Amino acid sequence: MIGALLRYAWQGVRAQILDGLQAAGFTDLRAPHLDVFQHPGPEGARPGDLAERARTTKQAMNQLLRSLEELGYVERRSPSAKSADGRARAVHLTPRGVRAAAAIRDVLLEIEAAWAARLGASRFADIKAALEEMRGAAER
Amino acid sequence: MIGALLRYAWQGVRAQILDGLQAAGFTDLRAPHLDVFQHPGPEGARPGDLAERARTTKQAMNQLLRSLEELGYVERRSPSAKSADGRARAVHLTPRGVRAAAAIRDVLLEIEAAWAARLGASRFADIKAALEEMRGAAER
DNA sequence: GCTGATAGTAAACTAAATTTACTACATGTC
DNA sequence: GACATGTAGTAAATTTAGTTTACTATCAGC
Repeated sequence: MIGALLRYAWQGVRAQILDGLQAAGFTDLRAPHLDVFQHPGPEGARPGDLAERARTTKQAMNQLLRSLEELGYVERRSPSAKSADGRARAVHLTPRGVRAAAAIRDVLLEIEAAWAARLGASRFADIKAALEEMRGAAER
Repeated sequence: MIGALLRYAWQGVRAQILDGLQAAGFTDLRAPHLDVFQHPGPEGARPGDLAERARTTKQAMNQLLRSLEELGYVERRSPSAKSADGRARAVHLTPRGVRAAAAIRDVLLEIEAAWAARLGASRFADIKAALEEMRGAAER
């Protein structure tokens, strides 16, 4: 069943990311925080957009951002005077946040390498293309 | 990035399962409950094994089972006299639980059909084989 | 029949998501 | 330019979920 396979694969990836963060010293990050670091990361994005990206509510995202702000990973800046929308507060990564994002990227690159080594580059590329195609189809 | 693709795909599958359950009238089931119905389902299994399958703790699984028991989806039976282990209480689906499991299976079959239609049978089969291979590799 | 380990359970606590509700700003209408 | 309506962001209160801690019953080895 494709459901079980996708579940297993994703849970494995998530567990590896969390382990990698732990190993790199980011011991205060927990699973829900990963929603914020989701590609392409929160830098410059608005809370509402991050919420949509993570398929959660603005309120839940707001709590995550507050938590990450207290832990020193992100900050929310008031809209600049020349900004188009005076309501929009952009999220920015702190230096610590940038390092955490890099640690996540490192783990993902390792995982990609492991899959490519195991499946072969072309087969791996085909899987990614297929998943991408299904994502496109889902968004219609 | 394979991480983002797997996350997106799995979250989509999970959302479709929950929608399908809602539509079929199982409105009291929530996302965590799906861990229990995970392939091959809880019928006859022991709580500890279900916990391991869902990669969670025995305690968390116990709470899920209690919740599902209160909602009338499963029941936990005392070990029979002839059972090998007097500590082991097996989980069993009620008729309602069986119907819910069938509803989940229906959604999954629909999803499989949609993927196969979109990607072609052989390409879809190849993806499943690859994911299966990675699962095998992860369990070493 | 002790001893240490395992299966199951649950209360208490902590973490996370949802519901509800509010403020500030934006946009369109008259 | 005043007013109505909608949107972005925020947060308290509540509900839901998971972890920590701790207990009982059974088992397996000696």
